[in-house]
Amino acid sequence: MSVRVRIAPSPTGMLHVGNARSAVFNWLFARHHGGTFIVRVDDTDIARSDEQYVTQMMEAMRWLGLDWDEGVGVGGPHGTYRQSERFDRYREVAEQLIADGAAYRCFCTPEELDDRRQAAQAAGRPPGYDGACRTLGSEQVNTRISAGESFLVRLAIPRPGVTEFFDLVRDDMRFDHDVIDDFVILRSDGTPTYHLASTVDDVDYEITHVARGEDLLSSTPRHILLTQAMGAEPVIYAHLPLLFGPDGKKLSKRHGDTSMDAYMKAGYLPEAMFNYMSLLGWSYDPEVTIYSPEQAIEKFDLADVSKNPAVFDTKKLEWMSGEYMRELAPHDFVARSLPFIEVNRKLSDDERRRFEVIAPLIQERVKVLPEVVEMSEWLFVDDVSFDEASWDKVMKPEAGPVLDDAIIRLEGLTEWSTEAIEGVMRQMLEDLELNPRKGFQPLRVAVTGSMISPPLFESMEVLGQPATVARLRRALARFV
RNA sequence: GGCCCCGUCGUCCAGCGGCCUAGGACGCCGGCCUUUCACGCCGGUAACGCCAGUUCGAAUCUGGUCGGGGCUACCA
Repeated sequence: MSVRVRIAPSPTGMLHVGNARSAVFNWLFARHHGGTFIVRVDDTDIARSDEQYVTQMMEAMRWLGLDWDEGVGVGGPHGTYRQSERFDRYREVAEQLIADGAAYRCFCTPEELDDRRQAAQAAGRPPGYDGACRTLGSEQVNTRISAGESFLVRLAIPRPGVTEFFDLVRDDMRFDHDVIDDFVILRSDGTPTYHLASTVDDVDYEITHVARGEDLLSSTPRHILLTQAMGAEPVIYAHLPLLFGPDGKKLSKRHGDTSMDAYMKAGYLPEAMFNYMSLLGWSYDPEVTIYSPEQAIEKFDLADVSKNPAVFDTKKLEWMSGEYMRELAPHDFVARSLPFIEVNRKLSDDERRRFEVIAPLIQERVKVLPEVVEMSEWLFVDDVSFDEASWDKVMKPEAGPVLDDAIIRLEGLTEWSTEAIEGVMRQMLEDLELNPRKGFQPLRVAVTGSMISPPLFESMEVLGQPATVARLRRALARFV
């Protein structure tokens, strides 16, 4: 039997990092087994779902390097892969289950339910549905339907009973039916709940393995019972450890960015993001941290996934992004940087050429793409803006003569190359009896505006002689 | 409250009865390199939650305890 797995995000927001991690694991599992990876949209909640999120989620997954064989955006033998277009099918299943006696109509109103739930809790009994409508005879049911009473459909959990299953990451699981109430599968408005829609899809799409967050672990017996009621064979489950924030609580908005979108915009390299995420709950090799998707595919197994929750810590992601950054081919680095540099203004051909020259020196200094902008800004402006902290630190009294002297020497240079500039500047150091720090830092700030910049002489060369001298003059003028 | 899951350095992982005076990576600290910042290199810091039990021997098995988390909707 060929492996068929899916990721089923609900388009009520951007792709959450937790879902992205599930997607990575499912993808890895599918690719390892030469199986099929499916992307389905769980949009039963029509009110909160939005088409733009579907587009953004697909974008985020492609950005991560994931591709899928069936599903939204690519099609396949199972229709649109959107639950919103399968409501008839879910209703059909619900009706069949009623006919089979596996499910029943419930006429209890929300108010009644609420009252009884509170009463039960007050009395120390489980708050779940009490099964009041489970024993209704067919005549009663029919009369109430004809009377126009609204109803919903609940699954009749076999009682007494126990559901046992094997979880690929948690091993043997066992739930007594006492703790599972007759949950709703079809709402009074005829729409399916998550449990129904998701389970029916898994059955219809012939899913073989479901790897999802541990938050669904306690719902699993419901899904198994539903599957069995449909006369189908349950999938094999793997419940992945949850992702936490730095405070050890479930990852949520207040921990900062929880959507993939934010990390794309923050300029992390997708290769790093993929690599990092694959490390959350799994490891490629005790001694190896950086590896390619192909290598991961080769070794990945859901059975090796760790049971404990993982803290999503961007420190390591940042480091990793820097690692991948330095591995980029120079032209690739330029290509990836440009969108960030050109957000406000397109570069001229000349500016672009200069950027390409200095790019390799910037490449080895940044971890995320927006840093490229900071570090190259001085190249694209007429007048650099000075970073005040940098200015104050290096523009000490002895900086005046340095600027003054540098202007004269650089102006007199007939060959404008890094080597020539460095030669004449080092000579200046000797003549002025200054160390590099004292002698060069003022020049750096004068030329790039900041103490943090690419190497000085290369920067001067790319900038050109007139501009370099002009900047030194401007700094000197500001200095006095 | 009930049910369920989890518990190794600050963080992510390795460890599946002796190879562990617990290994790697990030972070952090110190040093080297150096025109800044990075990179790179060298060194260091730091953990088996606790208590019993099983065993010749436990981070590894069992029980308890404490701690953290999840679920408990006509939300997904």
